[in-house]
Amino acid sequence: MTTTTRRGPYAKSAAVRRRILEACVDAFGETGFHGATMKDIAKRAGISHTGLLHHFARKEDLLAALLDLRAERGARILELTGALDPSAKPIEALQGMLTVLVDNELQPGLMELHCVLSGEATSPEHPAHRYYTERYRNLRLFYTRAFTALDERGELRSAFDPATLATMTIALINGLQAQWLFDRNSVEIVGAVRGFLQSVIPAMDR
Amino acid sequence: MTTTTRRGPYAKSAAVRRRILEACVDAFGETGFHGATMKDIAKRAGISHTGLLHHFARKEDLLAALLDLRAERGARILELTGALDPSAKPIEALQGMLTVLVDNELQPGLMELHCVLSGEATSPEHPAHRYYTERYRNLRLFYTRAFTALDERGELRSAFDPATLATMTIALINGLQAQWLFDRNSVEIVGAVRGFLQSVIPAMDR
DNA sequence: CCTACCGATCGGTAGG
DNA sequence: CCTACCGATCGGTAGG
Repeated sequence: MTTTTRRGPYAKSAAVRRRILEACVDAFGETGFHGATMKDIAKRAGISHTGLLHHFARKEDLLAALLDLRAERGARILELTGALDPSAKPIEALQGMLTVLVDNELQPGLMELHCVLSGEATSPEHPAHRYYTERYRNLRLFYTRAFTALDERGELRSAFDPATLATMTIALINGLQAQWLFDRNSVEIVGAVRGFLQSVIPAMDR
Repeated sequence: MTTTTRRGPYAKSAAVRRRILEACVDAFGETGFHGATMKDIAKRAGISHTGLLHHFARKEDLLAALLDLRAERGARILELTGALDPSAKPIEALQGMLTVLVDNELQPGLMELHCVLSGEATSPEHPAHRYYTERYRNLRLFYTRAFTALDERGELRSAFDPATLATMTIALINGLQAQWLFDRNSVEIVGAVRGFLQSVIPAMDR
């Protein structure tokens, strides 16, 4: 087979789908799911409206594919930073999350996307409602495991229980990112989160 | 004048405008500014589409009036709780904000509205962008003044400066409210915020 | 406040 | 029978 010259239809299709989903990050990030239009997304992706519909028959399919991609990438990054097991390596897990926060600031489009979509998805009828409900639940589970492990090792100094600390950490991160999107000079996301974690975990001095 | 029987056009108009803005809280809260439709808002308010256009010619006018009303009510509540001057009475100011949080939980529709709109308003082109930019800035100013006053009295125990503490407090509140909207059983807003404030202000033991 | 509409644009589909 | 689209247009609805 002449694999060097021939690309095949699948390779092309995958590249187009990638361009489409990149366009979705911008479109959904700017006006949300409701405000975005299929025709605008097609234009941003550089294909025709019907070309877009060939790949994604409905607007909801577009959102589902985008959220799948984001969840997949998020899991992969955590794996690379070795922060997958918060119970066994809680400090590494929390520092891995800080690394993700640093990375997020380099991709403001993705932060805006999650900020806008999670706001819209508050309504139970929103196509991303289940996604964000589970995302929050999984994040609380992740942080609760890390704080519980630290507590059992006697490395937690806080009046709050691990579960409440988990909820607070997530809230702090999301709230800081939201403020940062409105005023990038007045908010220092990573420093504040790291400082908060250090204030309850003496061993986390780096 | 027969003030008892006659109401006059202004009284009726004001009542209709109130019903319209109440409908807007639900409509904008459920699908955001972009997702909401003028015809749906009219239906919720119990008037015709064109009747709505008589009171508010454009969708943006509706949003502006709603945000004005919210800002006005928020200022009035703070005034009533005697928390208007964070520099002179910092503890009272912070406890006043806690009172507002308690009140917010009784009006989930308003919390959803702000969550959805502030997410959408991340984009500079959004009609509420300026409103939320200034809202965040004013809130940071309010909390910074309270924490600065406490610091000068030697009542602040934190590695963070007052401005950073202000940003973090606001972030915590917004983030907790967002999570609460997705899972009301797993998140305890007021307790977490009060605990956070108590952890940096020993004098705030109530 | 209503009926009667407008230019345009919506998400989605036709045949090729 | 497949893919990766295209130009044109469907019935309905948006804000005004």
